[in-house]
Amino acid sequence: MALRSNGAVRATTAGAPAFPLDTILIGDCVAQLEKLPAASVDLVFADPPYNLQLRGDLRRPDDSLVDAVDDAWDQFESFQAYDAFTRAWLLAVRRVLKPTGTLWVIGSYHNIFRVGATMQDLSFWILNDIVWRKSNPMPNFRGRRFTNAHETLIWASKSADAKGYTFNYEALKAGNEDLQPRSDWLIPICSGGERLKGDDGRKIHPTQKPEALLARVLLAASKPGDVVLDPFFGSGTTGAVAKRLGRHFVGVERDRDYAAAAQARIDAVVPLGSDMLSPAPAKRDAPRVAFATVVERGLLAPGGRLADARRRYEATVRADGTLALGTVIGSIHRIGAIAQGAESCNGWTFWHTETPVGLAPIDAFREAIRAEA
Amino acid sequence: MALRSNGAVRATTAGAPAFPLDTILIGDCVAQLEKLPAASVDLVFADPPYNLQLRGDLRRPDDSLVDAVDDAWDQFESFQAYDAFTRAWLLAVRRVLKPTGTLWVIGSYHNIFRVGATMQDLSFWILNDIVWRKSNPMPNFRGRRFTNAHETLIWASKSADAKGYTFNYEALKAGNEDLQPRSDWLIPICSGGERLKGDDGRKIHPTQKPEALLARVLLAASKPGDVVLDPFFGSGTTGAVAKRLGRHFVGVERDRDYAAAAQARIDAVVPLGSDMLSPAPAKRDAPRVAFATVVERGLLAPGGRLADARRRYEATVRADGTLALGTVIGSIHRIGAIAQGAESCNGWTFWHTETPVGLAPIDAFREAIRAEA
DNA sequence: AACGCAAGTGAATCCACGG
DNA sequence: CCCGTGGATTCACTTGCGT
Repeated sequence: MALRSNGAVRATTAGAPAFPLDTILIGDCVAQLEKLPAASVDLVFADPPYNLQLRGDLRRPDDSLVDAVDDAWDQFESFQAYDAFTRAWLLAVRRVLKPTGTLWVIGSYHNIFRVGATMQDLSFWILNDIVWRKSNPMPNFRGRRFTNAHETLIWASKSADAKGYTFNYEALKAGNEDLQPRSDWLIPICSGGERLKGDDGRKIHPTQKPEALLARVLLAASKPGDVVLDPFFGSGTTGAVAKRLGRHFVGVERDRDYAAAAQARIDAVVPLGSDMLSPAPAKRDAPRVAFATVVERGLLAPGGRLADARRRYEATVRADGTLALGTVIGSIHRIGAIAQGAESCNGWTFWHTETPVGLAPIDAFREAIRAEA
Repeated sequence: MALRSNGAVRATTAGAPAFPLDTILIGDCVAQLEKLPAASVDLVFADPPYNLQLRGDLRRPDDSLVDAVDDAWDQFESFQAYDAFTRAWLLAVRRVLKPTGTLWVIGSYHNIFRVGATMQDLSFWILNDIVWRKSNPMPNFRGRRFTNAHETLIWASKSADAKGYTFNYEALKAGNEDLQPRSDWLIPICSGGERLKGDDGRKIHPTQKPEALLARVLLAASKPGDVVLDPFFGSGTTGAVAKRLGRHFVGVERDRDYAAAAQARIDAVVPLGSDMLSPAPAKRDAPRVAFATVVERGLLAPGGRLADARRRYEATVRADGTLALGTVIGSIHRIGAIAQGAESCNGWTFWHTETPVGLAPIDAFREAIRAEA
């Protein structure tokens, strides 16, 4: 049943099933997990179907068609059907997880609330919810919602009493400029050379996760030599990262094409030396500050007047973070451009506010907000 | 039952309950909401009890006691009890919400998954989940988890088919460096002078939300004059921000002390002028102009030729305001789509007319007609 | 070679009004 | 209520081609 074994099979007590280390098991995850011994896995990373309920197609403003996730494996008849599916795989995971093991699940608002509630119902104990902030999400094309710029991970132990789970706090803190690791992570989506593509140049899997995300999960909550299980293996990101970081993996995948691509990918991975297995320092976020934030924080009051350095133009601050120049309303940049009759303008340096010592550029407020972030 | 009315009571048809505008209703939220007329509220902001399951006291490294949320109102016997509670208030909210209204709920990982799943069960339609990233969260003292640096908001309409909800996309974009607004918001927690404190200097409410958070919610999803309901009014942040931003509020609060503090707080709020609140103009709200009008006014003559910006296609203006592309006749949009082989097309920006200084989009004619109207 | 511009793309529950 | 249609709507990043 295993697609291929990298060799190692963990010795177990007589009669117990052998453990298929570093192997992709082909088939339904519940059925495959039943073949594994109980309490044998240190960490589970699960990326289940999201049950996206898309209606009709979506086009970009340039009329090109968005390649949606419309695969059969993501279709469920109802919430009830999805909940039953969720419950089944969570129970199977629960059995194979060690008492000290933890479970990670990733999802979006389409499914994560149902998954989280079911986890609680099955007495998993949530340790954190983690937000994966995407630095480069797909935009919202119709301007009718907020850009969906994040996904959610839930990190849980088997029960409220489960102690002794792995959390590499010191290493994470050292890798985060000596600041405590937070529940919000900024990581780009998987693209470029990391994205698996077929001979036709098309993506192999519609929802391949970035290796940086899995690396942070494994570095945070597992140790070298640990066994990491991924019941929805897909393109094998979990396996690739586990191998690179000196962890063992077991993957379960229903689709033979996905599994084959994952195996080839993992075969090409070169494990890091044990001396290298420390978390990489995170790139510090470049904070972009919105003018609306300046107003929100009360640094400038709605109704306040702004002027350019030579007091030739004046504009009024509005509650939503736009400016009004006469009857024209727009961003600080747009209004600055219109005032001067210019093509563009940097509103942060163009607009000034009155202070006891004369006009000061509003950029000072931006600096203040950046300093605290 | 109302603690105090600010005066306004909306006149309703005979027999229908009067609407208690800008008032705090004292009592259980389900019972109080039943007294409101159906479909009368534009936006609901709900900050329900989080059902925190704290086990024993939490102490800082210096052994000082963390003032945790352990109030009686936050204790539920079981998930089932919490779910029943959630279902009850969500149903009450559903009844008073207008078909075009939307619901916001805030929570943490302790309760948000249960609330979100129940919302879906009651056929609320999730529009976004929003992450409130705290710039200054309470640190994690034990170093056994990630610092809990965010809370989650769910934004939902009454049903999948509910259209016409308010989303002030253009204003949000203008206030955000001309970039579309994202699902992750960075806002500090409520502290300093904004935090309500009693005579003893202790905080009045354990989970007072920052006004900046409510401001962003109301500016995003409501209009001046809208009715905003908060069924768990607490310290009255929703009411204070609603009053400042020219929205009406209704609050329901069970605790008389909270309600009294909220009322005093709201009384001190000075509303902003309407010129700082008027909705930023959106293109989709601009009056429609028929292309036939352009021809009628003689801005373009029948028989005149139009071309796209790169002069790949050409069409002829007809007297009735249609275009002809060879033998095909249709609207400027339809013909533009056909010319390109596209699914759809905005003819106003696609088609151009010859001028002494080169091609100019026919949208200029539309703007001219709008300007004179 | 370096640079610039065009084209492509990503887990998406993505329109409103009038007849 | 369904259907037709006007017409509004995108950000960060990668790849590839042409200069």
